[in-house]
Amino acid sequence: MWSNHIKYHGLMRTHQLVLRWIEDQLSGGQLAVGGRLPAERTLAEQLGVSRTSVREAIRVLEAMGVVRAGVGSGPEAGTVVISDPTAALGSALRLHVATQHLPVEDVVETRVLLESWAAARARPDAPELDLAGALLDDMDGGHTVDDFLALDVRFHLALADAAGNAVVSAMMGSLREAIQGYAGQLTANLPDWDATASRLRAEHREILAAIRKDDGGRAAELVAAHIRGYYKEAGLGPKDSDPART
Amino acid sequence: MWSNHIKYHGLMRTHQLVLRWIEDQLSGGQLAVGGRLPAERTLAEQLGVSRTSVREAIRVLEAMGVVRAGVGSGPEAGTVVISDPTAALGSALRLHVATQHLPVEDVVETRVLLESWAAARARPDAPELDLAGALLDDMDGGHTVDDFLALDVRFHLALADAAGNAVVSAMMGSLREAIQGYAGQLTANLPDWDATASRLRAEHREILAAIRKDDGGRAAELVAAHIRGYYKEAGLGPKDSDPART
DNA sequence: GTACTTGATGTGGTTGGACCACATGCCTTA
DNA sequence: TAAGGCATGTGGTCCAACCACATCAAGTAC
Repeated sequence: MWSNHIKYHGLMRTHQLVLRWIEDQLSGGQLAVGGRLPAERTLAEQLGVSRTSVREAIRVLEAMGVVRAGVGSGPEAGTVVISDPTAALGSALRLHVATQHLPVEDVVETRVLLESWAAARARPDAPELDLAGALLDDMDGGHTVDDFLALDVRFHLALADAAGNAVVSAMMGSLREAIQGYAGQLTANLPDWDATASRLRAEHREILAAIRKDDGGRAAELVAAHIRGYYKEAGLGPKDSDPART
Repeated sequence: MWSNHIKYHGLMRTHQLVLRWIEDQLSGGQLAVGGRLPAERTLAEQLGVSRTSVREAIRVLEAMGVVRAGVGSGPEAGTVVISDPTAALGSALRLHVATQHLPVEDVVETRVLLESWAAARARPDAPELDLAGALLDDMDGGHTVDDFLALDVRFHLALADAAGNAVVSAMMGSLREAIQGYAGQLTANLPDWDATASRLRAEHREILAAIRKDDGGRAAELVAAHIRGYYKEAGLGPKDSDPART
């Protein structure tokens, strides 16, 4: 039996060594979603590193949405492998938006791109559309602004999921998450929230109807107008508008 | 003067408190790209937490491409704010591909979507196209497979940058990074690398020429065919092909 | 005066050990 | 049999020390 102890890792920082070990376990299939990592102390001893380094690696994986750490005992405890790419991408985008190196306009425009594609590609019989329809019905009821926006997020995510591309879905969700704080502030700029909400509901139904009729081209156009219209009404201007090119 | 010490953060883990503090500094403008964080020991004392927690927060930010930690003394040392969203998105995507929760096919298809859009939107006089052209000339010389692929990556990134959307550029780069190990293996499947490389070069020149002639529609088509063709030749099949819908 | 050596200083990198809060499950006890 | 409490194992946090590294300033040799 060979030892897991690895010394002489000159170029790599210790926590990166742990990171690589875990990633290899994932790629090799020894570790899969739902599985549990060895306890921090155990893993530290196995790899011949300190628990601190193991913890730093786990922190990174947690931020990446790859594991979830839970204290205590039992099935809910320990560090278990999950898969939440949206969380990772969302946090990263939000931070870089904070540093002002990712313009909010570009985030919105990318969202238009991805959602338009998803709407065009979604199949009329996709089961996710049933969820979208149910969410739409729910949005008719009297809701607070926050509740309405929460349902709105879920509706758009359901549409994205209907396209059947996990990467696009994840990116969509992360874009939405990255600017959700920003979007929340925008609602304060709206002159008449009730009127806006009513319009949004109508547009939602149009979009869903277009997809159901397998008119992907129209659905894509409606989605693009829907998203751009909202941010424009709330006061977000494109940075170097060139509508003819979009 | 109020104290930075924050006790009683019951619901939040300590490193998340540090994370929030730094993110607030970024959003508020007290910290910007190029700026340096306080030393770990200093920051720990200021926030009233242990150095361990500060380090865990910095690890996360490092993984997110927001800071770079350097030992020693002088301008290169310390923890300095950078902005490399591509690194963060790339690592996250790679890990989730490793867990098999993001199909490689979806990554490729998303790449087609983003690059087609970028090619269609790029302006004929964008300065990034000059770089792309220079890279193309360089690719004519005799290169090893790895060198050729490295230049290929830079060419595609230059095209993406020409569209002027930082989010799309970052996502593009991250998608490429997430599957670059995979793509490297694919080259081994190619029957005749020299022939393939020659074809790729010709396609590159066609794409660039289309953009230069402001024929965005044709550029987008060429890019899509270029990417799909490469992966198809290397043996990657679409998971549920429905070409009429793409 | 110039060039080299050497030490002080400050940075992140790593370690071991200690203690806490928490959740579970077994085991004792009434 | 049912209720309580302790043993166990998990991650969460902190501390004190040491190392490797890079710079800069003081001192020294020429």
